[in-house]
Amino acid sequence: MKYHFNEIEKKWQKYWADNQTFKAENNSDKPKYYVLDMFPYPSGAGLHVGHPLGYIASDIYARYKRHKGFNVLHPQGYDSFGLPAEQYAIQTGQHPALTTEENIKTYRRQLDQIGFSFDWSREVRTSNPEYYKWTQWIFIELFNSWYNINLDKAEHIDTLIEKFTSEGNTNVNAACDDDIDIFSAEDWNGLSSEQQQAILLKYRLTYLAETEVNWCPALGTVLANDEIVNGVSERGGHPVVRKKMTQWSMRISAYAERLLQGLNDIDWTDALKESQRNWIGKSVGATVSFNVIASEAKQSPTSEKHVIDVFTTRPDTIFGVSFMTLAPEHELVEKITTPEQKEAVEAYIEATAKRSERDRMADVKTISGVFTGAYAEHPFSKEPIPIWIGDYVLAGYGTGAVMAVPCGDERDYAFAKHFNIPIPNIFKDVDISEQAFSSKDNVVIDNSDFLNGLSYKEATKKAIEALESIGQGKGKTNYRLRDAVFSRQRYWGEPFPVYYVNGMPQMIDVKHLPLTLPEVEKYLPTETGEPPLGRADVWAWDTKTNTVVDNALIDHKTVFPLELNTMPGWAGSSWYFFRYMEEKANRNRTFATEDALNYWGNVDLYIGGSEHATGHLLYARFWTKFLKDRRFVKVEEPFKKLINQGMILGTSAFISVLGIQILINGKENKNFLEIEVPTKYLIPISEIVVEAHNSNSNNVINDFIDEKLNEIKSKIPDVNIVVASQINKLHVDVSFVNASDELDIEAFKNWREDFKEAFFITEKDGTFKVKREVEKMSKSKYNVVNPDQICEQYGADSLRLYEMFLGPLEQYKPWNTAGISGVHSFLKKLWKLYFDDQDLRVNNAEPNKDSLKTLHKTIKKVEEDIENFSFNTSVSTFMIAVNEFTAQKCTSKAVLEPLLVLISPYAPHIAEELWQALGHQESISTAPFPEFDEQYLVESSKEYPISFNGKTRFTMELPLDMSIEEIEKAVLANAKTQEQLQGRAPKKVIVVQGKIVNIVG
RNA sequence: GCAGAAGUGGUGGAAUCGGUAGACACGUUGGACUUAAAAUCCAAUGAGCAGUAAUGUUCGUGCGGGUUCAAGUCCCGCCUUCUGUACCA
Repeated sequence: MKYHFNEIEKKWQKYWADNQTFKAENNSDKPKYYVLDMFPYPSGAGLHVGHPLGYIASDIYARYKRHKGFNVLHPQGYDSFGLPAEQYAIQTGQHPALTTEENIKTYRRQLDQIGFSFDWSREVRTSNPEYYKWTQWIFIELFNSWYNINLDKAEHIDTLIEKFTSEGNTNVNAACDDDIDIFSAEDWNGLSSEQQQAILLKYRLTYLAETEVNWCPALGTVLANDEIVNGVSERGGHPVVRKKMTQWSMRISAYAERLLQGLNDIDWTDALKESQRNWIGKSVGATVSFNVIASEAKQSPTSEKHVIDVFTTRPDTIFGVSFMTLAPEHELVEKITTPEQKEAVEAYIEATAKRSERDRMADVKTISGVFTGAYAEHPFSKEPIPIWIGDYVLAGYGTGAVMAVPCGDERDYAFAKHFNIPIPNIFKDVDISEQAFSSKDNVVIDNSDFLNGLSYKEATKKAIEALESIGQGKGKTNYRLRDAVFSRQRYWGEPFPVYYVNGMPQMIDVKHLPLTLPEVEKYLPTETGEPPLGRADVWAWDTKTNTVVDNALIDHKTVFPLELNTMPGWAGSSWYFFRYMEEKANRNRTFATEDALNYWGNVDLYIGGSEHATGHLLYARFWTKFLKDRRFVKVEEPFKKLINQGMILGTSAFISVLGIQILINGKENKNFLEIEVPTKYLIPISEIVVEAHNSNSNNVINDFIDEKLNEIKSKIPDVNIVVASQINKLHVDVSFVNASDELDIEAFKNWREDFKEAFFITEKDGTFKVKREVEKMSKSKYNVVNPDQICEQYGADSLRLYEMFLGPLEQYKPWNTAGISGVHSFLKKLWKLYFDDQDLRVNNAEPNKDSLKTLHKTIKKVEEDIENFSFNTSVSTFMIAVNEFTAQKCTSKAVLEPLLVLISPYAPHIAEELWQALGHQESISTAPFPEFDEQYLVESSKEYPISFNGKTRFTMELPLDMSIEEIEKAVLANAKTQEQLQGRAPKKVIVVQGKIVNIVG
C-alpha cells in the first residue's frame, strides 16, 4: 500500500471535526494546560508559509500535552477589527464586515488543511457584537474605577466619591492627573454635577484628555510617527499638523510599578522582559522647579510668574547646571522668549515641526538649538541660567524640559561645547576638558556649596532634602510609560458605550449593550473632520427607551449624541484569552463564568511574534491586573510562559537582464531609412554566465552585443550607431524556479509579456540559472510561498515537519521549498516501515536489542526537545530513528507502535492512519506518551577518542567500567599511540572516564 | 547613538555540561533500476597537500588576542548582519 497523503489528511481532518476530538472540557479530572497563539488578523492575502510557524509549534506542544495526560485548551479565533478591511471598504464601498467574513473563511480553510488541533467550538471574533459587548463592558468598568495608591489597586469610583463627600481629596492618594486642586468635603458637596464629573474624570482609569496628535487634514485622520516622512504624510504627501484632540486615554501609568515587578514572576525570555522594562522606563530622581527671571521687557505688575519643572536622575549635580533646555514645543517657550530672540526661536520651532520624533531621537550628531533670551534662577545659588530650546528634548517625555549639567552628561556637554556655554566642573579630581564624566561611581562632589565632598548617594539625598525645604523640588520616581490613547477616528472598531450630556461623557448601562456599529454610507471621515461615525444618521441615545435613535431626535434632554470615535485594535485583544476559557453556551451571561476562569487560570504557554513586545503584551497585562483588582478574574498575569517565534523569510529569485539600447544617428528609430531594426533588446542571462562575465573569464555577453551590432550594420551601413548596455536584476516568481535554481523559461515567458519574444542566454545544456537572495516574504518580491500548494503537493504533515526542521523556532530563517523533499521522503520511509507494497508488515515479533535502543533513545531525545521547544532537532531524531529501524528491518509492533505516538504531535495525520492500521479504534490523540526506560541504553563499552595535544587521531573501544589507570595503560600500549609519539615520552596523559583520552607530549 | 540577538561546508542547520566540529537534510557528482522520464535505491561530498590506493597530513566555526591537557562553546578587544528603539534628562 502506498502513502496517499492527500486522502489520509482529508480523512483525519474530517474525523477530528466530526468527533470534536480536540474539544476542551471545563470539568475534568486531568490537569489543565492552556496553549495559545497570538491572535491572528485575518488579512485578505491569506496565509503564507511564514504564518503557521508558531501555530505548528504550539500545536505540537498541545498535542504532546494531551499524550501526557493533560486536559488541553488550544483555541483559535480572529482579531477581526482593523485597518486593512476599512481601507478596502473606503476603496470599494464593500462593508468591512463582509470582507472580514470572506477573509476568515479563507483563513479557516487554510488552517484546517494544516491539521491543527484547535478547539473551534470556542472561537471568538472581536468584531462580533456578542464579543465586543464585553469589551464595552470592560471599558465601562475602567471608567468606573480609580487607582488607590495606598492599597496599590484599583477600586470602584464609588469609594472615591464617598471620600470626597466625607473628607474632600486631601487624604486621597490616587493615580490621577497632575493639575488637581485640593478641596474639602464642603467644597465638593457644593459643586454642580458637571463640576463633580469633571473632577472625577481626572481620577478615572479611562478618561477624556487633550492629546497632541499628528493630524493630516487632507486625509482627515491621525497619523502614526512612522507614517510621516519629512513633515508630510507618507501616503499622498499631504501636510501634517500637530493638533490637540480630546481623546479617551487609559491610565496604564497607574500600573507602571506592578507591570515592572510582575516581570519577575513570569517565564518570558530575558530579551522580551528587558524591552518591557525599558518601555516602562523607571528612573529614580527628583523634580526641581526653576523660577524664570522676569525679563525687563516683559516685566509688568500683571505678568505671571513662570516656573520650569524638570525631572532629573542626578539631583546631586544641581550645582553643575549651566543652562536649561526646553523642547521647542514647550508651552513656556512662547511666553518667555525675548523680542530679540523671537525671530530665531520661531524659525527653529518651524524647522523642528518638520522633523519626525523618531528622526530627532536617532540623530545624535547634529547639535542644534536657540537661546530664548530668558534666564532661570538657580534654586540655591540664585545665579541666572540661560534658557535654550533644542530638539533633542522631546515635549512628550518627562516635563519636556531639562536642567543641563554639561560636566556630567554627554549630550549636555556636546551642546555646551557647540554653543560655547560654560562647563563648570563639580567633580573632584576629574578631568572634564575632553568629555563629560557621567559615571555615578567614585564621585566626589565639589564646587557645590553644601554638597561638597559627598558621594553620589549622599549628595542626592541631601540635595533632595534641601530642595524640599525651600519648596522647589522633591524626590520622585519617574516612569517613561505614558497613558495610552484609546480613541481612533475609524469606522471598523468597537463603538464606545458613551453618550454626552452637557459635554460630559455618560456610560450606557451594561444591560443595554452591545452598542452595535451603525451603518454609514461611506467609511471616510466627514467633511468637517469628524470620524466616520459622524456620517451615521441613526446614532443618538434615547435615555427613555435606552435605544439608538435618529440623530434628528437629539434634544439634549432625553436624547443625546453618541461618541463618534471607536476603540483601537488592542481593545479586543487585551482580554480575549479569558473569553476562550468559557464555552460558547455560557457566554451571553458574562464575559466568562467564575468557574471557567478559576479552572483555566492563565495561559500556560503563549507563542507569537516579538513585534507585540511593548504593545499587546503590555496592554493585556494591564487589563488583567485591572480585572483582578476589581475581582473579575483571579490571576495577576495573563501569560505564564511566552515564546517568541522568529520570522520565515523568503528566498527571492532574480534573473539578470542585459538591456541593450541602440541609437542610430542619436535616435531611437525603428524605421530609420525605412529599414526596421529593433532598437531595444532585453536579454535574460543565466546567472553562471553573468558570474563568468563579471570575473572576465568569458565574453559570451560581449560577443552577443557585437553580433547584434553587426546584424544592424549589415542592414544600415555608414551610420553612427551607439550601443548602451546594462545588466539589471529582476525579481522572478519563485514558483518558476526548481530545486536546482533553474528557471522554467516557458512559464516565465507566459508570465511576463515583455519577454515573450526575448532571446535567453542559457548554459550550454540549455538550463537557465537564477540568483537567490533572502528577503522578507512579500507579494512585491514574488517570493511568497502559499501553504495550499505545499499541502497539495507534499501534504500537511510534510509542511508541519519542514517548518520545524528549518531551524530553531525563535530564529529568523529563510524558506526554500526545495528542502521539503527531505522531510517528505522521510514520511514515505516511515510509511514503508509499516506497509510493504501490499500489506501491513508489522507483527508481534520480539523486538531486538538494537531496535529497543533506537526507540528509547528517540523517546528520551524527543521528550527533551519538546520540553525545550527545540522542535528542529526532534525532526532529525525521527529521521535517524526511521533510518535505523529500516536498516534493522524492524517489524515489531512493540517498537513501531510507540514510535507513532512520538511522531503524532508533529505529523498527526500519518500517525492516526498507521495507528488505525495497527488495529486501534480510537484516535491516537490521547494515547499515552511512551515511557523512557534507561536500561535499553546502558552501554558496556565506549569508543574513546584518543587525542594528542587536543587533536583526535584515532578511537579505541574500551569497557566503560575500566579504571583511569587501566585506560591509560591500554592506550599507551596501543601501537598507534607509539606511532604518534614516535619515541617521545608523553608529558601527561589526561583520561576523562566515558569521554576522552588526551596525550600531551 | 543605545539595547537585544546572531555570525559554523555550496545551502538550512547539529554539536543541550569545555571533550571525536559539520549530526540530519537540501544541493552536487557518480552508479543501479527504466526504452526514457519520474519515483526509488546505493556510494561520495569542508578546503588544501602527498599517495594508484588504504591512508597520512595541514588548515578550518566572522577577525585579533587570552585561559585550558583540550575552546564553535569561557574571558578581553574588534568587525559585520539582523531586530527593536526611548538622547529618559
